[in-house]
Amino acid sequence: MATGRTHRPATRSRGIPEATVARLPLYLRALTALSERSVPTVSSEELAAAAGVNSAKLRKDFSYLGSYGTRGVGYDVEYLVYQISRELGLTQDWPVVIVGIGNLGAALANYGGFASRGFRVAALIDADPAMAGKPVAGIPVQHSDDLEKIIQDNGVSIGVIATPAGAAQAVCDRLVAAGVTSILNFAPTVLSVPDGVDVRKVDLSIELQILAFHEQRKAGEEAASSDGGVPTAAARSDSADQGPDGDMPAVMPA
Amino acid sequence: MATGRTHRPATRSRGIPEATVARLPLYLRALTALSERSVPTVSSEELAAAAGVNSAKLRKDFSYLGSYGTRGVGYDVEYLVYQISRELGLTQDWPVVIVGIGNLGAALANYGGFASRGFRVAALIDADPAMAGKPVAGIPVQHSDDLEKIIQDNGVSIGVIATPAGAAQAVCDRLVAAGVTSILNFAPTVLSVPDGVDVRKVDLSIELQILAFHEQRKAGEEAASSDGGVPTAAARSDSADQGPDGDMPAVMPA
DNA sequence: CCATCTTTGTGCACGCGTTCACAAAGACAT
DNA sequence: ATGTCTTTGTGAACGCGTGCACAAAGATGG
Repeated sequence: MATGRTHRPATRSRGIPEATVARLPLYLRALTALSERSVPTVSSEELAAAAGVNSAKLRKDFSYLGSYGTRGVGYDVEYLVYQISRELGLTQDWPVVIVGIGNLGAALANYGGFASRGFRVAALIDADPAMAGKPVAGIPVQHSDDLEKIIQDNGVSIGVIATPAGAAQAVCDRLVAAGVTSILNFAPTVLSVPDGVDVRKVDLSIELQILAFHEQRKAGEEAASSDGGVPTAAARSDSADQGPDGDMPAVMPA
Repeated sequence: MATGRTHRPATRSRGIPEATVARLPLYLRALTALSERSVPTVSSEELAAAAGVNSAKLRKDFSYLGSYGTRGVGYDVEYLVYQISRELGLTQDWPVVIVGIGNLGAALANYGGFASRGFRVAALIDADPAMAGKPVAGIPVQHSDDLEKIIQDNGVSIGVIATPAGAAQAVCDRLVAAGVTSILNFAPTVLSVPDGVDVRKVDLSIELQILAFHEQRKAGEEAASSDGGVPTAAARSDSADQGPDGDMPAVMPA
């Protein structure tokens, strides 16, 4: 996974498991597509296929929301769109601030997916005075000196951090102090926040590394038997000599 | 979570649980920071704090890699950096292509975290002829007509999709056909791929929706008792009348 | 060489999430 | 009204991931 919630130990919120909550947006997207094609109803099997999940899982997920299906028929698309939207809190407007308007921040500001679901970019904030006033995605960038005022004036409770890693914790602290209680963090750092504040992180580098792991595994299985694969820990735990597979490590322990 | 692997059902790879693999990059980052500060050894407790995880979990994670610690002392930082890097496959060079050089693709191309860990941007590809030849992050953009040739000439096995949702599946199919076996997908679509191909997705909109859910919950608990919160499923399962909480749905079922 | 102290590595129990498989429920035709 | 057929909703079993708590291991000092 790219993200993991910090704090609030996986306690299922009002009976809806965290894993289910994470899938609801997926269902919602598939349902929205069906809605645009004016499809009136959909079975769990069809919807599951569209969302890329197991149909039993989908039915169980929906069962946490209530009995919104009709046996023998399926689910009413429009009704389900509304129910999931409401459950996710998308029937209300969520003002969001983006802090750190570099390449990534600008890309986020321009991202269409924001506005489409109740999220509204209330402000763009950057620490560089040269950026101040410059419009990005039609919104003038404001200086970070005014961060607290911006948060309070707009009633912002969700903040997006797209700053360099070094600045992330300080920005996070200021956001939280100003009243933000949900943070989406793109900076490659572990943020520490007080209880009651949710943090989700998106980290490119981590995703790539996970892919690399599996990629290496595939390559290793393919070219099997030549080296016998990676040596077991027991076989090399005591001798800190040459690299175990012919490739010298950059640094070895003393 | 922002991502989930498709296919290859959570079968633990060579004994290393998927959950552990996902945390290794986190440990690696913390260790790299320690290494830069020339810290020779670190205890599981310290490292766990830096990575934002439980120390018991960290020790168990490392136990899957082997016995690399010294009781009473801790872990040798440099040695562990090497071991994790090797396990993740970061000791080799991974050429990566980015397809779709819009705002996001350009941001990704400029992202420093790519190059720092063995990942090399081998090519930028876009379908817009007007982009062709234009340098982004110092790399000239190539037209998607040459996608297959680029993949093969550079031995690319990891592809990043940053196209609009509509183009993602087609691009994915071409990447896979050309030999790519790992895909990082930023487009808001469910990609279908053949067995043996790993897909991880990063989806902004989903992350925000998950935050909104929890945010709504917090707000609801705070202003408790006024409405009694969201009605239970049982209480409203049979009557499809007015919106349950005074807010009319956009559309209701027949 | 022995005692003490620190820290690892892991056995165990628990809870969450997933999946199977089926009974219950309703639509629809006759 | 009754039977058939489709599809939901869920009880139950299973497996993975997490965290506790402790024994084993080794460093360090006397």
